[in-house]
Formats: sequence, C-alpha cells, structure tokens
Amino acid sequence: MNKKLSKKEMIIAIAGEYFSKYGYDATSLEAIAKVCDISKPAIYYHFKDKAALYETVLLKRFSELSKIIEQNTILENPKENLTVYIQTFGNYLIEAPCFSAIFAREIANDAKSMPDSCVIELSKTLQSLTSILESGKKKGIFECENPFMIQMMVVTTLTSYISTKMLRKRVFNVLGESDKAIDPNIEDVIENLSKKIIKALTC
Amino acid sequence: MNKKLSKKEMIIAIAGEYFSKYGYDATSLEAIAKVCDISKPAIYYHFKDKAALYETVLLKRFSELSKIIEQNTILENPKENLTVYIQTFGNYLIEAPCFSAIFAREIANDAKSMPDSCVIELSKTLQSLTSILESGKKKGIFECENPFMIQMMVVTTLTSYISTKMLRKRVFNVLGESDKAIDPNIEDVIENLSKKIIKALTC
DNA sequence: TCCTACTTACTTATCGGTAAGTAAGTATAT
DNA sequence: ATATACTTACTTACCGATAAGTAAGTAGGA
Repeated sequence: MNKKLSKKEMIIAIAGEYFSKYGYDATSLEAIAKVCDISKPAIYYHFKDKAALYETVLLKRFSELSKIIEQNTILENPKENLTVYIQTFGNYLIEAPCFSAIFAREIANDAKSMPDSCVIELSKTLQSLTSILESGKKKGIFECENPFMIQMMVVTTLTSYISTKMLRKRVFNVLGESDKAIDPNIEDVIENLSKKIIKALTC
Repeated sequence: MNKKLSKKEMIIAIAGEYFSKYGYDATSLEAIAKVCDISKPAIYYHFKDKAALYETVLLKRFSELSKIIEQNTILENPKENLTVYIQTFGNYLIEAPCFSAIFAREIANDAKSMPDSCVIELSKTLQSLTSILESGKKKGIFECENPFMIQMMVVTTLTSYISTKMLRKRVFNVLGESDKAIDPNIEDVIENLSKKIIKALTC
C-alpha cells in the first residue's frame, strides 16, 4: 500500500467519496479541496473542470470492472460462467463501495452525467453477459432472455443493497424488527442472488 | 379528468415532473413557478419550504401505492398473490413514471431525502410482501427468503428499467444493435420479472 | 373591511470557474 | 559552477450566475 498518494491521486480518491456520498450536483469542489488541503483552483490545475474530474473517477472504475469481468468469464459451463459473472461484479462493487453508489445514482438518473467513455466500458460488461446467455441458450441450458434486463436485475439489486444500509435500518425500525437478525451481509446477498438468477434462467 | 386543477395541485404535479427529471437538488422552484405561471414566492404561500413540497409530492404516491398493494394482495394462493404484488407494484410505477424516477433516486441515495412519513408507507408494502412470502413458506411452496432483498430485486429492476430509456439506447448504439428489436416494453418486463421471481423462489 | 392568494423586490449563500501572481524546482547554455 | 529561461504546482482574490428564502405591498372576492 502506498503511504503517499500524489496530490492528483488524492483528489481523485476524495472526489470519489464525495460524488458517492452526495452525488454530482451536491458535491462541492471547495469541500474536496479542503480535505486535500489545497485550494479549489489547484483542482483546476489537474482537471479541466468538474465534469472532467468526475469522468476520471468513474472511467477508472468502469475500465477496471469491464477488464476483470472479461478476464474471469472464460469458463465453458454457462451456469458456472454466469455465477462467475455475478460474483465478479458483486465483489468489485464491495471492494469499491464509492463506485457502487455512483453507479446506482447514474442508473437512477438515466446515466445523464455518464460520459460516453464509461458507457463503452459498461457495454463491454453487457457484451460479456450476452455471450454467456447465448452460449447457454445454444446448449439448451438457458431460456431466451433480454440480457439488459438480467444485467439490471443483477446490478441494481446489488448496488441498491450496498447503498441502502440506513434505509433498511429505518424500515426495520418501523416494522419493529431487530435489524441485526434479518440483515445479511452483502457477500451472502451476492451468493443468494446468483443462485436465484441461475434458477430463474434455467430451462 | 379534471380540466382545472387548483394552483396548489398544479404546483404538486409540475414539481413531481421536475423532481423526477432533475432530482431534488437540481430542481429549481423558480422553474416550477414559471411553468405554473406564478411567481416563486407563491410556492412558499402553499408550502413551508422546498422539502415540504417534496414530501407532499412523494407521500401522495407512497400512500396510494401502499394502499392499492394492501387492497390487491388478498389471494389465498401465495404464487398468485406474489404475482399480483409484482404486477400491482409495476403497474403503479408505469402509471406514475415521475414517482418511479424519484423512487429510484431515493434508493440510490439511501433515502436520505425521504421523510419518515414515506418510509412508513414503504414499510407497509414490505410488510405485505413479507406476509406473502411467509404464507408461501408455511405451505411449503416458497423457500426461506430475505424479503427486503426480494423487494429490492423487484423495485430496483422495474424503476431502473423505466428510468433508463436513454442509457439503453446508448448501450445498444455502442454494441451496434438495433434497439427496437431488442428493447421490450415495460409491461413485458413486468410479466417476465414476475415469472422469474416466482421460479426463483419456488422450492 | 378583511382574508386569500398572490406579486415585486430583495437578501444571503454558495457554486463553478477564472485571472493573475508566485515559490520551488529543473533543464540548459555559457 | 552558475546565471537564465522555463515548468510545475500551486495560492489569493474575485466574478457572474443561480439558488433558497423573506419582507412588504396589493388585487379581488365574501
């Protein structure tokens, strides 16, 4: 682990946290600068504008994600491959919870702030999923499907679950249930989800 | 259909469109006022502040939703009842697309802008779902489940699908596919989703 | 006349972004 | 070895725009 990030790397890291916590609009560059212990215009030295900083933060994650998904979904067995797809996606979201929240926001916002570069990377992951589903269909294992919908089921279920810790607490409070007893950790949710998706898709 | 809404009702309707399109932060009361052909302070005559307007918009929908779900999920057969739950939820989101987008944003935002009154109504819908699942479990039809996760699967898949028309277009563009051919309408997505959920949950 | 439903004109606060300047380091010519 | 020219990585001070919200005044109906 690097004990010393460059200022630029630090801006990217802190910006990720802010965009994740508050969303694009409600994130103030002044606030990011303050945490980085620099002035706001110093951000403009490294990045053209707010949108460019956002793109840098986001593209880094989307590129990593599409790359590891492509590298991992290489199994012959479609069911196993689909499990790997969901697990890989899920584990990446756990490792990068900031990304998960930003991703969830972007989907809710019809990706209006998402630059084309990121849409291209996202499309690659959908392409990987589509290949898996088609391979399974050819082998008579999976039913004919709309890959985008399956992608949505996987991605939004996971990002939402990761992002809604407080909401779950509030809901369980209203229902008078102990949240500890009923609230599983996210690793379990991923495993549960992948089993359900496989079951739902199998002929 | 009422051909004449009161000014207050008109503010609520237009505010719903703006909150849905731009989110809470990026919605300007000035813009809402302009469309309603009144001045901005006229909004303050009817509502304490922006948050109160938002709560009014949101609570109206959440109350309606929890009410019709409670009214409709009264079947004996757990499978049929779960289908009704998903269909009712989905149809309401179709009828109120503004609400769907706001809902999606709130989930992505961990419901940080959602007032307690709305969380209570949301909890009622979760309670309905929990009853259905438990009834199915007792009858040996459904497997043991985490209702919140199932709720998330249903709600986020639908709200996201409804909200991401442009994103789908961009993704299909990147992949070089004709979006018309592959993009089903939302009614079909609801039916498809409910079948899949049933299949995934059945023992 | 007085309440309802506003309008006009304003304040305060915050944002993204820019202009201009500067300390510290580096490459190069002499 | 050192003076010169230049770059890197910032800072201070500020601008224009826009937002939420408010104080005070007013038209019109009961």
